[in-house]
Amino acid sequence: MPKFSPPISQVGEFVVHSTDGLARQGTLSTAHGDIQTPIFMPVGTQGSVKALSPHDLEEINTQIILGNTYHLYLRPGDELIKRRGGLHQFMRWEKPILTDSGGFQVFSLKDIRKISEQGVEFRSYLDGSKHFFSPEKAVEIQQNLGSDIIMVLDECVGYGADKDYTQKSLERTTRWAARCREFHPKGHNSQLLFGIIQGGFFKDLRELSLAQLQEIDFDGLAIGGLSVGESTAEMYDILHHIAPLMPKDKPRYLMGVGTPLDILEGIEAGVDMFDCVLPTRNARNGTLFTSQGKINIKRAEFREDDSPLDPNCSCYTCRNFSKAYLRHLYTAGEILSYRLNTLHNLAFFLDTVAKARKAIKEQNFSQLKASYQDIFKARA
RNA sequence: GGUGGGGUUCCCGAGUGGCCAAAGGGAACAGACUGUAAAUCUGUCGGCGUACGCCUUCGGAGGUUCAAAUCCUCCCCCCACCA
Repeated sequence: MPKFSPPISQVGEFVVHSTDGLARQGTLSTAHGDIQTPIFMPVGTQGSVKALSPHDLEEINTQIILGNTYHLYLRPGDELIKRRGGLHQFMRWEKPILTDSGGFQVFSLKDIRKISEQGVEFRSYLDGSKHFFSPEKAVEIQQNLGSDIIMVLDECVGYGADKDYTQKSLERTTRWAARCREFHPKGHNSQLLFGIIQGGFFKDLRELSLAQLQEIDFDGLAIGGLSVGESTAEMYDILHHIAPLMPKDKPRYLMGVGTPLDILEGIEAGVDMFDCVLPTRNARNGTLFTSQGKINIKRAEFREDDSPLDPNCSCYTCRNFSKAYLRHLYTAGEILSYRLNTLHNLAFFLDTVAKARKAIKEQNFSQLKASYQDIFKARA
């Protein structure tokens, strides 16, 4: 008789281990390993989390990173990456990868794209050439990239869109989502497929979007179209309305959010996954997140400050370098500045969600959130 | 010693009678950044005043003019080439 071994979790399985209010702590299984949620996912648009190596990412306990369909398709090309053995092999990152579909580029590159029922036509910002993304094409690219989690092609609608347009857009996004699922059947290639809720800042439209997507069997659902220019209050309003209505037995992903406070707000509303360029971009621009609040490392006050960036952080940057040195590196434009700053900011974000997971297990999440509010609210 | 070219606001540098507190860049000082066209972008940057404005400033001193960073005289300093 073979020795008893615990059941191997199935790819796509999502198990909630504990809850604290609406907040959940769980595990999502993917082809490249399990993810402990709630989790923050560093953004590595072009097959690289800017300024960091996979080794750096491992060191700060990164569980999963993002890649971008649109950017990797344009350069170096998804077929080329497929021939190199897929994105994991190409960039030498062995843990899970989630790829965004290009839906965000529908928003961010709105001046050089055209939307139709069939899909989105983009003009390349690199050379002006035209490229058509159908929902199927967006998925096919992600299949070639070999990501663990594929996002459906959606239209991320900007802030200020009227209700009529928002509804038409959301319903088209739903039709695109159905086409994605059809093109990528459940379990195919061990790649999960997530749908994306749209509906702008209209609660009934958010509910409509959710209801339509629930007709389709996705492996997880995302909230898209937030933090596109609205106030924090408006964002939280939609977040708290829709997140609790989402299926409890599937991972919930809040796309593109956010600040440490936003993330905790999302966790409180029952969200499991987050991504944002904020920690990486701000690191490169000198804004660092610490247990003492936001610090602009280029400020003159740090010129001769020998203290560590964050005395409560155990990352490589904080273990070794003074604020005075980090300020010098930034001011001098040294490459190392980008790496040390990015390493720290991501460590801080990953530490935040690790604390959240612990707090949920220990039933004291609201205390954790309150402590972060004390740190970051005063400076806002 | 001769000839030519220069000295401009923290630095480089434009400006050759009024539209000049003086382009542009840098530095400095602040701010922004939320599914990355971002190692990017924005603001301030002689002093005082909320503002119309007033005061000080373009190597130094003096002069011409209603008006000078800009024209004239003398002086000081720098650079290039020739002796």
